[in-house]
Amino acid sequence: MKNSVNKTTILRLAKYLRVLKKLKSLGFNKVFSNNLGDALALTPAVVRKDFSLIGLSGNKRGGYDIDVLIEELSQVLGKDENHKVIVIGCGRIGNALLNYKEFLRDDIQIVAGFDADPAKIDENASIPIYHIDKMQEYAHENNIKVAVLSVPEAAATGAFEQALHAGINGILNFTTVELKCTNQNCRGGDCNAPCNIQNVNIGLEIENLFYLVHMQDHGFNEGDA
Amino acid sequence: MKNSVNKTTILRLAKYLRVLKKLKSLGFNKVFSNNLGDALALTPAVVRKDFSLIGLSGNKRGGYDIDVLIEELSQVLGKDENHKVIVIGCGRIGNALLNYKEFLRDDIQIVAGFDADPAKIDENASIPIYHIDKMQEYAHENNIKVAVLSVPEAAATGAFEQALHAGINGILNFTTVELKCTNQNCRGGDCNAPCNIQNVNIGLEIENLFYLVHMQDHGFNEGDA
DNA sequence: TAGATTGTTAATCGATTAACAATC
DNA sequence: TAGATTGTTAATCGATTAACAATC
Repeated sequence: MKNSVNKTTILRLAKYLRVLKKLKSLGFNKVFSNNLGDALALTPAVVRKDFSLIGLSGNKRGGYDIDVLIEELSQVLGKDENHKVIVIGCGRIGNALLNYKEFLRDDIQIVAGFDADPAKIDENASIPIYHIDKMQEYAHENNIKVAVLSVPEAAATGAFEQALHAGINGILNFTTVELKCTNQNCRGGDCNAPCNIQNVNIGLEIENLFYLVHMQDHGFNEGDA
Repeated sequence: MKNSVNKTTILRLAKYLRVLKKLKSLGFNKVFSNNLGDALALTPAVVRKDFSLIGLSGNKRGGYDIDVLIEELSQVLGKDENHKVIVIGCGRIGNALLNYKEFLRDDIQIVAGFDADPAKIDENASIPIYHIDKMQEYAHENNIKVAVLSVPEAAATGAFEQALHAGINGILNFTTVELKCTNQNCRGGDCNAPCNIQNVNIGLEIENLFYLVHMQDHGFNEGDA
């Protein structure tokens, strides 16, 4: 009775697409649900169910056509749309991301940085860095929907609100503040859709690693298949 | 019948500890399960169940004593142990992490970096950067258990294996390679415990944001409470 | 055809939530 | 005591897995 394409499924669809492109580049034409399952540590049934949810079908014996899958998944996921990203906060981490070369392969384009510090501003760089007050205008003009947030903790909520008012509805959050998109801050400005937030709290992640190691050493942990 | 302290629970325990410390610093002495639930978007029952799993008890009417909780949670989680981390791969991202100041608040100590590029090596810096061949010796001598992996994609699996042989059993993986700890690579060397891996695939995360935004715009997404 | 794989339904599993007796 | 909160058991929920008929 589960008929909804939920977040879990979408994230898996994205992974299928990655694997399929790799398979295609290796010269494959067809793929079976268990191939994809193996590649992503999923059962074949999950793969088939996901495909069936978005109306993708294969051949009862011949598996799935990779080209068709790639095309349909790309369309469902909006892969052909612009994938322009801005970086809010150009400190060490922000700068590393501005220059992160691996993005290119994924068709992700970092188009600009923003910072409150005048010393960081460089509007003529290959990836220009503007003052944060120009962000709203820039985002609207260039139809930017996704941003990386890498400002200091104290500036996090302020920059977050500014991003929402600039129409951003996807944020990769590297600050230590766990951001949540509430109706209050979201419906306030020009923003009329909830904002998807992915929190990457590096300190917390590392802390968790210590805890998991510790618990493992003391026999609490039952593995994390 | 669920009596196991599993990974999900451990990660929540870590969050309780963070909130409790904040509450303590604000002058509170006691806390109720619903307070912690509110702070972490959990139901009070989850909080009570988690505490009961690790043998923590409160007072039937007076809630939980914050000092006791902090002490017991710290002990269960091994908070008092050394939290020394090394950074493997000192490119832009590795360097940003070497200098990441927010770690200090969490008692996380970045003690050294490692790189294969002789130009990056600086053994006299305040946080020294050594050649990666010295990693195994360093990790053993200093009892290092956790590492950040921030090498280029091509070097990822090699560096991963080296880390395992150095006795690392917690890795925060910033490379684009999805690492898995299998028995083959794990039981091979000095490593006799499975390695906890937290993958942070920045490109994939951003891609996912675009997909979630897209699906939302097209009415697929049912929110992600 | 016989064998293999899809697509879907029913069973299982794990985790969350509701409910409530115990009790401070 | 009466009211409030814990600690735990049973019910619910959602997602995964198993199973299998359909069919290429």
